[in-house]
Amino acid sequence: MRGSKKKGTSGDLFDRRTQQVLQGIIDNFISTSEPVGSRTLSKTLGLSLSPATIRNIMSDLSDQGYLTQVHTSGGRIPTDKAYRFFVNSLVVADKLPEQLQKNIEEISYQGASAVQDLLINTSHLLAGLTKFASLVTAPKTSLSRLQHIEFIKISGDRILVILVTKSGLIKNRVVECQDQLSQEFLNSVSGFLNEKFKDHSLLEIRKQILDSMVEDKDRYNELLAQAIRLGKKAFELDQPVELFIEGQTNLLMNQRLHEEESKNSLIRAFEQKSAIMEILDQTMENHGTRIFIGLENELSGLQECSLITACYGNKHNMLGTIGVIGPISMDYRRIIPVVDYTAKIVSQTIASQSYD
Amino acid sequence: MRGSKKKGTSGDLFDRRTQQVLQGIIDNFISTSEPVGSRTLSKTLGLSLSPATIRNIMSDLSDQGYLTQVHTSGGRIPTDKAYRFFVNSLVVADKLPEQLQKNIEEISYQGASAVQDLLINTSHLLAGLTKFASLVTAPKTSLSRLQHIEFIKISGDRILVILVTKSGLIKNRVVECQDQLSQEFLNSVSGFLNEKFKDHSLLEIRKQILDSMVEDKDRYNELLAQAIRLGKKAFELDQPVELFIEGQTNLLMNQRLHEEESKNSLIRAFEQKSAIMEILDQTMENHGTRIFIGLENELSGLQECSLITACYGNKHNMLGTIGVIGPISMDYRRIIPVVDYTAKIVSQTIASQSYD
DNA sequence: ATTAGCACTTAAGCTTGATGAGTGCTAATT
DNA sequence: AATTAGCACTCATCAAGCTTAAGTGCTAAT
Repeated sequence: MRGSKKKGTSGDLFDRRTQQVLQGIIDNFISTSEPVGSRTLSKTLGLSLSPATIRNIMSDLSDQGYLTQVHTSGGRIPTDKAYRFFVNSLVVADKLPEQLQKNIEEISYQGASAVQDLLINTSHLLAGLTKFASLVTAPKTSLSRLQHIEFIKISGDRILVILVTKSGLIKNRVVECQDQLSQEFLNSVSGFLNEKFKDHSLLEIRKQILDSMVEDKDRYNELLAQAIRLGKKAFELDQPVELFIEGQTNLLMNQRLHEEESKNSLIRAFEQKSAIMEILDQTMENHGTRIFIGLENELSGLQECSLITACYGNKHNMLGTIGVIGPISMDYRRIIPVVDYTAKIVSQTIASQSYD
Repeated sequence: MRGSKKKGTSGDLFDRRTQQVLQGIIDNFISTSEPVGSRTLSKTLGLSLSPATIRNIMSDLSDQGYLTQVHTSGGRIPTDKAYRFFVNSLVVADKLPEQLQKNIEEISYQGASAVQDLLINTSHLLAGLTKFASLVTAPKTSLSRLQHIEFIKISGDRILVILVTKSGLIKNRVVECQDQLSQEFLNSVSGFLNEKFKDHSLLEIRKQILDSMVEDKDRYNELLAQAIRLGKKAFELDQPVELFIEGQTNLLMNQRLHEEESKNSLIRAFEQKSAIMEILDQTMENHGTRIFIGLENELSGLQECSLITACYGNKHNMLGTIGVIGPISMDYRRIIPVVDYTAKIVSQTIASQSYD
């Protein structure tokens, strides 16, 4: 066991001691964000090894790409690869302190009558607890299923469309309409659409409506014709990217991000909301928490940061993603369970509010 | 005329030349944000005065509190008082370049079907054009008048309340309700409330409803009783502060704000949304553009900044405020007309969409 | 009233040298 | 064979001292 040391080849198996040293360096750097040297380590680490021995180990770790030196002397710092190893070895994340659990659970009470409010609360919470930037996506509208649609005439030619999805999203849109339609007629239309499409996904509904427009068998039925015309407008997918970002300033003010240039590219990254959405959408493929460290991030502005995400939803299908963006040298042991548990609470809250 | 110079006393009348020097210093500092000295000024200013003369003038200006020195040597910078003087003397703001006008006008087209969207567009626009932080308040709900109210039953005990105001605001809220009410009954209730309260201000409506609850003459009329019960929930004023802030990061990254401490207090200021709301509310008393320079700001975190605001609304009454927060040494001549014109376009757009 | 001249001030930039934390290597020790 | 002590070397950081450049205030000359 003790003799199973392996080095030289790029294999990732070190002996126990090497691992402890790496661990120590990471822990040290996470809490001080100063390069850590052999002397310090020999003291803080409980291993009673001399600095010289530790130096040898560190040298090996450097060769294998787990450590780098900022300058020739002056300690070493962990590379992305080291964090990745560290995170992978966190088989089970730390338990969340009770106080934190309570804080998180509060999001479901703060008068979050609609899902949107809940998500806004969530993004505030995450930013506040982590002191980093938080990301929260709204459930994908097009995949949600219809709970209710309603048309309200609010002036001669303007109709307010209200769309409620099973997942509890409420969407408003005002559409203009030349034909003078009475409220009674609108009621029939919404009655018809509710009847026909309840429980269908919005994407599906949209498709069916477009199909009906091509056929013309219905053209003599005025109700049907209007229903299709209004429905087309109502279900148009103009998805205004629903992504809540909070606490960007936290991140910018964070001590660990000091280079002006990386701050600027971070800001630029935040402006590309649709790119961020895309990344978050991808995380919905596998459930569970996902962690992107430094260069693992596709979006170049985030490569000086780490991204931790978790999905919310129910067993059947994931609805959206929440996440946190922080410095690479963040305290993963603390942050991961926060994101995790928050996603869990969001899921529960939505489940209790949705109409499935 | 030339002899009407006045100094020593705290009067704010300088001769023309003094004023030109002050102007020059401000212009210079706005564009370079470096302290400006007598030598530079004697060159850039078109007045063919020797540095020595200018020094004398500057000395006077310092005595009167328009200039300060960061350190004994090394040029002078304008004080808040100087900017105030400068801004006051801008009788007519610069004309806005056509391109900018066009940019601003676009906010009304970007699919802003509801007022909220328009306001979000506006805050993005202001932050983008100025590269500072923008503030936009939504029309005060309680003063808006009712255009339409509607109740939609979305599950056994949940009712979606939709409130449309004359100014075009659309509000959703989900309320819980023990009694099993049918959709038909809800329709009667909303019909009743629409009938009775259309065009009344929400504040007024709320008051009347509370009054009715005290009297009990209506207790035998079920429709009335439920209408009052539901109405109470619907018109409850839980005003979730509706303030859109955009571009905080612009401001934090701005070269002119470098002191870590002032950045932190700025962030703290942004977190006090209700305090900001209060300030913006006050600006609605007089119409027109208002400018708060440095220490003129009541909120301490903003005292290293200037705030420029303008109201939007119609002749009858102002609805809300838009504004920009930037460094004290911003280019007022450029920013003021932007804020001004944006407010005008917002007013127009709302007028064209509202139901008055 | 304006300007030139001069002594004085100070931030910023530069060099210098000392300090200390760290490294790699080799030889001694266990 | 693994560990450790010892040693020469590297380099960031800091303080001290020095120079420079831009600026000031004051006085005397224009």
